[in-house]
Amino acid sequence: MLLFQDILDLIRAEARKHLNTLDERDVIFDQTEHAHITIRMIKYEKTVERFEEKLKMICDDIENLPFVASLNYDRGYININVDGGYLLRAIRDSVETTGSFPDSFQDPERVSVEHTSTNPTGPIHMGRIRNSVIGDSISRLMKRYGYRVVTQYYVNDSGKQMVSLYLGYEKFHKGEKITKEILLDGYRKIYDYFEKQGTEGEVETLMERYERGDHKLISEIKNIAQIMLDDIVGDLDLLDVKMDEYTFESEFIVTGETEKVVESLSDHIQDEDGAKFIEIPNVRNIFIKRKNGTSLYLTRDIAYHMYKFSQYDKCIVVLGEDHKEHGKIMDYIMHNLLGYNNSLDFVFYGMVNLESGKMSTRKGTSVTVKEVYNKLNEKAREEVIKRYGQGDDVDRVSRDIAVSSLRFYMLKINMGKPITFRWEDALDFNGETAPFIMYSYTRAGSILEKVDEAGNSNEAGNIKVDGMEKEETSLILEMYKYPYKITDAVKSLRPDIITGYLLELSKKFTTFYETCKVMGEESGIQGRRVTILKNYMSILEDASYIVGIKNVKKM
RNA sequence: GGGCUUGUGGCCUAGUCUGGAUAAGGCACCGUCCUUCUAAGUCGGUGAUCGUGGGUCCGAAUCCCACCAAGCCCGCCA
Repeated sequence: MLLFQDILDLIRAEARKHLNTLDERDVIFDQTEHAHITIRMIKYEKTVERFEEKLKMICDDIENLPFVASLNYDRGYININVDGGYLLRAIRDSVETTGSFPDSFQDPERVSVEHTSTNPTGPIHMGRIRNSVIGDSISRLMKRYGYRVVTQYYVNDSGKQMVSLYLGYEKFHKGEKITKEILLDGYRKIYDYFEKQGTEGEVETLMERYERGDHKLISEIKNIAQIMLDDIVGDLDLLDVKMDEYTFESEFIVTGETEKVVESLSDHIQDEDGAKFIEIPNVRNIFIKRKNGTSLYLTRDIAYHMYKFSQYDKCIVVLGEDHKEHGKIMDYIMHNLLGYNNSLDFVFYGMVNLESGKMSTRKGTSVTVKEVYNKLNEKAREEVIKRYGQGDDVDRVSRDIAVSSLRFYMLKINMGKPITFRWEDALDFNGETAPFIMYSYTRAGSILEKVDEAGNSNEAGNIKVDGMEKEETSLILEMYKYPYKITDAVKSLRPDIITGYLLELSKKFTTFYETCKVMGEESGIQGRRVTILKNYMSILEDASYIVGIKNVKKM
């Protein structure tokens, strides 16, 4: 439920009074420079009877709407320009009375956002962090929309990879103090060892022990997973990614939930040499139990989803595109075989590759989050010092720039597309980057500070709406679009819509900044522009927070 | 081989779902603007047969078909 006045809808309503067949999609914010809002009439020109007559009535009615400044009809388009003063007041009133624009959307559904869930077999690298950034931004987006959101990390502490990690330690570092470096070394060695042996038999034996409920083994492996996880959580923390809940996969084995999955699916289960599988149409036979009785990743993940469905109305899972089929299978099992009707959405993202190929912890070809974060921090620090010298908040500001840049880099490209990680791009602070957005905020704040110093801060109440520059109106309209963008982003689970919006918004601001002076202008104009600045900052902060961009006073 | 996804100036991207007015930005390159609110900025310029070929339509980057190229998936791995 949107608590703001939807001007597109108001225009649609007027137009439909005379043309009830009008498609709502023909009333849009204009992408070209013809007008602010446009109604595409081309398709009705020839098909609608007495078109000219109706067109005139539509135009007359729309022109009378309070927020419409001017209107003309040109080659099949009704071009509408809005009254910036009217919209500015609407935005201001919302922000002043409720603190934000729009104040709230309010959807009481309980939502779970599962993301990251990376195997604790090494430090988090730039490929995996895309998952975290997307997931965290989606959770913030959903919260902003009014959902009750919980973020979840599903910790895989019981699969083959974890058992291998454990075995690597046992075989090559037994007795040594367990650190992530030691574990990582053992992990790499164990895979070489498997290759030489030509068998992973030792892992299989351990896994059987594990599934039979060998408590000592389970807790030792969980301990190892926890050590690796602590490191990952530390990196997530650097990027302001906070998880509400960690669920360990082993819990489902220990509590017998995994076994219950098999029971729940018993009507659909088929047997092959003692192994159990189910048929998924258009996919293939999917095994949920091995011949030796042990469970599979999917089995445990079903148990996890049954748990999530018992707690949440809506579950969102962020996964790499290589898991697309897994998502399809999970969806089919939960809804078609187990009969749940909770909503389940998978968000898939393209891989982050290096120019030289894939990132792999095991092969040592990954770029870790820490490396990138540290370099960004360092560069940001240089830039800040270059401008302001060594000050008290250099640390904080450089950190904010680093976090913002890294998160923005991960979100600026459409999530479905792969990213080729390049240092030069990641470390760029010019053009379409987080610093550009942040910079617009500091410039706005800087003007307000000057206004304050001059003792004119009360001017905001005094707004002269006549003679507004087109750059002002254009910025105000962009600000006004914020609720539409949030709604779009929520409906399509696309936080990148917000980063795109932030870029558009700050570009509009920059143009305004270059064209319209605030200091030294006559009272009514200064008041109007101060109002624009205040609300611009408010909306920019609001949207920035969703995607994890920080706003600073000086940079 | 089957399935899914992607292909837009030298490079990176937006737009594709829901077809419409001269395809929108950034990087790089060339040139411009700091005695006016932060030059991480501005303004101007060079540069695109929107992978190829058909089709539907008054109209296609967008929809349909075929082909080409790249990526991912097709385990009793996770």
